[in-house]
Amino acid sequence: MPKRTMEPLTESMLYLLMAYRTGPLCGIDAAEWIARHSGGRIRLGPATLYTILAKFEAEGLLREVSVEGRKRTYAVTERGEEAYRAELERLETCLADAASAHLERRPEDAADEDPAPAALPAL
Amino acid sequence: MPKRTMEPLTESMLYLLMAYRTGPLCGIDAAEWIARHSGGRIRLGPATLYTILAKFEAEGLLREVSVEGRKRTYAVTERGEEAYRAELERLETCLADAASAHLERRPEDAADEDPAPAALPAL
DNA sequence: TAAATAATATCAATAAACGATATTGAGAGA
DNA sequence: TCTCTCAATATCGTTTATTGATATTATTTA
Repeated sequence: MPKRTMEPLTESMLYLLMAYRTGPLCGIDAAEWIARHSGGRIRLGPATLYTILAKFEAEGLLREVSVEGRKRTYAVTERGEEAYRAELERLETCLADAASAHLERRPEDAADEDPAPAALPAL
Repeated sequence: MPKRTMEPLTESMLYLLMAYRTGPLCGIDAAEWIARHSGGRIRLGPATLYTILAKFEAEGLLREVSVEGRKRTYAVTERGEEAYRAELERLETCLADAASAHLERRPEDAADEDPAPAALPAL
């Protein structure tokens, strides 16, 4: 049984796996995919991008499938799929915990910076 | 208009805000709340705990509401609520992006470490 | 006053993130 | 073949975060 996949991925790492799940890509194309599919919210500079790619290949989450000149194309491995699914599950768990915590809220205890006007009690 | 709240919170930070939303707490009690409500998945050691509390107070996400001897009790501020909501939104956005990315998957491109048996095509 | 306890604070070592910059390989044009 | 340019990748160096281990401090108990 392979070593358990390391868990809290960074947002950049999650989106990289997400990109590679659509098919083999080189680094640049993956970064472009991410920018498009995150509404421009997430932009990976070269340092972040290639650092993570190297890490992912070393950990077996991605696998190099071709080299044409300088251009290296990677594809997600089964371990990469697992790591991706595990991360999505983690996010879902966080949201579920948040939802259940919401039920036991005691809003009267909220401490506001300026306790003065308190017109509308915020949502 | 106050400076925009910094965005990707760590998991520990998110759960801390979650804990404080239930009412004022001292650090230790917050850490216990988190261990209980995460099914033991998340345990904050003292370094993590107090480092984040200090950061949150400095940033105005928490506010000290009482000191009894060594024991300091904090409560979440309106900015803390905002940061919490923003983080939940971010998680939801990630999951939504993942879901929409799923639709454009090309599964035939997946690169398996050992391309041999390929019995059940994993989910 | 001293020992024990509970809570908080700090150290130090490791790792992550990322802007800026450098390197490399392929092709184009002379 | 030489060099120019471009696209893609690689690395440097700084800053920031994370965390186990340990130290400090206020209160309580004996």
